[in-house]
Amino acid sequence: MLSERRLQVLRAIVQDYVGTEEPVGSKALTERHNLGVSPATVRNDMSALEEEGYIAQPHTSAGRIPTDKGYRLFVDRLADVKPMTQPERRAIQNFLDGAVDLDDVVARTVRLLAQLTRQVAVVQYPSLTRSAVRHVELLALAPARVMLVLITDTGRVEQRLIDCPAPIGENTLADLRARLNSRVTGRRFTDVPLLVQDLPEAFEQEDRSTVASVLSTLLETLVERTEERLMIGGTANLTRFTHDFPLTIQPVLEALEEQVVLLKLLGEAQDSAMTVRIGHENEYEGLNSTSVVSVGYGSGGEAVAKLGVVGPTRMDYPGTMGAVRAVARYVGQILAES
Amino acid sequence: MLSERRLQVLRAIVQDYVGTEEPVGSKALTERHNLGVSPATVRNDMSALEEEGYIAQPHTSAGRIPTDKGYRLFVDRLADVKPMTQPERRAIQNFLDGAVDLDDVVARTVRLLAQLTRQVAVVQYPSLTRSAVRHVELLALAPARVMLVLITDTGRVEQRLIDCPAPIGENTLADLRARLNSRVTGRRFTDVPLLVQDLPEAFEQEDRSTVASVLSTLLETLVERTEERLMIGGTANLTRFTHDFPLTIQPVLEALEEQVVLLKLLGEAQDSAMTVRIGHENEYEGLNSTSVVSVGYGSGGEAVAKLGVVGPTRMDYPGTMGAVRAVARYVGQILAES
DNA sequence: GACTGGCACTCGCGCAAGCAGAGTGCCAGT
DNA sequence: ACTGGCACTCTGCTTGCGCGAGTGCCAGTC
Repeated sequence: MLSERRLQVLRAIVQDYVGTEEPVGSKALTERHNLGVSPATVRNDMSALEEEGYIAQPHTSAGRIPTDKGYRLFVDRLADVKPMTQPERRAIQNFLDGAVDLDDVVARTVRLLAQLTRQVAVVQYPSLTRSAVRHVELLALAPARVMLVLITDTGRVEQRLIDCPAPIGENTLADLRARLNSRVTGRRFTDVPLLVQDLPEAFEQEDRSTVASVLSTLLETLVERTEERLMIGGTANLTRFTHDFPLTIQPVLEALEEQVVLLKLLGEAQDSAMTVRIGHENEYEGLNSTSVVSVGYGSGGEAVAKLGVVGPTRMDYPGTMGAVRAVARYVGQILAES
Repeated sequence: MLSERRLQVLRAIVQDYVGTEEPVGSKALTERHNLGVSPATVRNDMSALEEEGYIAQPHTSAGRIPTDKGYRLFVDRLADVKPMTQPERRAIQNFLDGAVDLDDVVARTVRLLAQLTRQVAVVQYPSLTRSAVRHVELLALAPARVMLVLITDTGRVEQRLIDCPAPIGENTLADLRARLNSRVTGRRFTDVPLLVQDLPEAFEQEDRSTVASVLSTLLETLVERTEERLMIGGTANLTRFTHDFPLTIQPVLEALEEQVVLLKLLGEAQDSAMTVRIGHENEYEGLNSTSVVSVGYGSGGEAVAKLGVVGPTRMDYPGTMGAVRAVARYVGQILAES
């Protein structure tokens, strides 16, 4: 078990390293934080911390830098989430309030988050699976061609083209539209399959195959297309990694291009609580020298999607976590209003 | 006027420099291209080319590299667009054919373009102003709340919420929907304002203000929201700028984040022909050391939007132009089919 | 007049050596 | 348990030097 002072030393190392980006030595530590002990003592503590794997030295006789394990201990036990100041909160709210539709909300959120944290921001669109249906619309484009438009309670719109096996009459289509909406409007997506399964039976024999194909497209859209969308921003902030350059930045950019990787990243933490993944805790190895701070957001009590930031393991955790949490909260409010 | 051989020398310099990324000297040139003359002669030619501003040397006694002016001459007079090979064409078509909706088409196009050119790809969504209306849908969400859904002939969907000044009846709404569609379906967006301006007069006095507010939202969506959307990809390719790093890459990433900048960039060339902007020809100074190759694409003869790539001025122009042109052509086909 | 071969000159780059500074580990002393 | 002191290690920076690539010029040749 580490003594209280050693924890303080670790905290000081993390704080200094985050600030200066340079390995921190015993002398500098005692000067900048009044720990009440001499450098020599701190050296002993550092030696112990290194023994335990919380810090490391890049090369003999340079200062120490925190390891992933050190950062982990820091976020778990040594740091408090730094709340946003009053003006900051107001600015967030103002900025998000100007949004005109869902795309705009997401776009603004990304910008905001990137700006606040000065890191790469990732925002997932409200998930289909956790949303409810607001309306289903069917439009006849041609005799045997229908467009399905699905509107969610979070304002998201999905559309699909359907080629019907047989022409479908305008009346039949209106009937189907009405029945469909009366059954599914306001229901959660996950419940929809059960609610519509006996729908074809209400129609004439000749229309059943068409109805069935419309329904199957609907279900596909709900299930198969659960592939979530997301938006990223602030990639220019990656260049602040002035240090070890192409090495770090390239795999990160590649990871950011792979929506699958990002979605998995955000999806990993089951609940909507704030999650911090540090360095090698990320499965995808391109992100091994970055940390990911993510949290769920939603209009009600439950999360409909996640958002977060990706940055160097050497990041300002309290500040970042505070910003992420605050933004998530306000986005949730905005969604609830619209 | 430059002699024929000097033009050949310039062409050789561009080709070699693009290949090796290193200043090219007179000796190397004569070895790799059989110009039929000695290094000394080439030196004289180079001296003349430098005099004219087509090439420059980074420092005395290093080889020469092309200037922006040199590249300009190269693309204008010395290079032919390199057509895609048969297998490449087939691969492009196959890849794009798998798309399920407009978002997917755009996303796939971006990936494809980035992969083919190994550069940053930018694809603009089909423009609203140059599209036609496929359908307008009005949905009553609450007594005085209507959602407007606008579907374009290119498959793009825009939605807007409208808070009405007074509750609107289901019948009135249906009437409005029918009248609206009969007037605007199939018409170009630019014609819509004229077509609907006298529409409120067809309604009872009490509904007119509501109808007017719906119409004004529609017009807003068409005009004000002409702000185009676009998608970018392949940013990881920027790291191949191994040379002069943060200097170049940061402003480029910043430019890519600014949709406004990009849209202006694509929009500058009026017609849909292929455009190449080299280095300082780009107004935005963050892109002064990059070139932009763009071209319009569209379902018919006319372009509905642009796409292109952003890369270092030292890029393979013939290859890049070939890829951009081919992709634009196939995307156009795909859009025409859907 | 255009091209060529030869030659002296210039510079950037890579490498080794030397120096200063920061930081460590250890040890004896309080 | 903490401290002050000391020897040691290692990096980064600077200096100096030689190599090689490339140039410009000039006299000579077709």
